[in-house]
Amino acid sequence: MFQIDLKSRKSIYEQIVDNVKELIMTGMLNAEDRLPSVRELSKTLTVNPNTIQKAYRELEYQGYLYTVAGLGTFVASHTGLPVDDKKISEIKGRLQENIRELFYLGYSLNKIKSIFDELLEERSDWNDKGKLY
Amino acid sequence: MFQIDLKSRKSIYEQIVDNVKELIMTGMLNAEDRLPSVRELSKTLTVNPNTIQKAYRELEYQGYLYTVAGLGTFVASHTGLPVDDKKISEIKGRLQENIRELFYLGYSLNKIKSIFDELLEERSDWNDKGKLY
DNA sequence: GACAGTGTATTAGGTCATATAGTACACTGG
DNA sequence: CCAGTGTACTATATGACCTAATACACTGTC
Repeated sequence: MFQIDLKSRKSIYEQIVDNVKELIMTGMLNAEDRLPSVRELSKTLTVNPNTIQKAYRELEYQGYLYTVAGLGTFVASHTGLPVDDKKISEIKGRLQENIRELFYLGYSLNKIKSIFDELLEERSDWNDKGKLY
Repeated sequence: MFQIDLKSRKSIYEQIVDNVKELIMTGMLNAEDRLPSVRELSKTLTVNPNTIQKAYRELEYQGYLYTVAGLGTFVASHTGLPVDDKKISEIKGRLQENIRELFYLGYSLNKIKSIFDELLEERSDWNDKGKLY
């Protein structure tokens, strides 16, 4: 599934959260897919079950997962979700920050634009089915 | 100069690092500008001097500041710096992550592009003088 | 009902980063 | 000399994080 880097400055549960998020966003995990059980993933990653649970709880809180008692933890569906304005402006802020940094490093606006286009090109295999915006 | 949010999940010294970085990158602080002394900023922000020192040390390590014993801490010049490939790919990775997230939230590739263009427009007042790329 | 496998909750203990407090030293310019 | 700079060091407290161990409620299957 993924690996944990004990030397990372990120905490373990945070790494799990980010990794699962990425698996969901890249389509490696789809809605209704079942995740490894707390105990199972605990053994796989050699990490305490409580840490796995903490990550799953956080992912559930953020809306990426849902759990059914006695059954397991599953990927939540997000189609038709109302647009999360708070999250959008958060992302915009991060984008702005990255633009600033590139500009500071000596890149022109045009060059930055072409870098971004390049990144988008790599995602041209994704389709826009079901996109609302 | 800026404020510290004690309720933030970011540590204090990390907030200082990020804030100073932003001031430099947005041009509020220019090369050779002198920063508040450790003790002075310590009083202003009501934070321990050691914490300020830790932030300054980190900023110096990252190349944003330099210090002269007995004189103070100053904004470093970065013109003509060799391109930091590691930093560039780091930024690209963050951009990629943001794109993924926007796409996951239901935005089409075209919409994402227009959002990015919009952000770049807000920076059209910046000029490209001295840009190498 | 028994059972194995789920999620969940709780208590306890250890480690580490962070922040504070206080003190001390070397350097610089006036 | 002196005030103001950066820097170094020890000590202490707090909180996040992680681990360990145990227990309970739920689900589906036999």
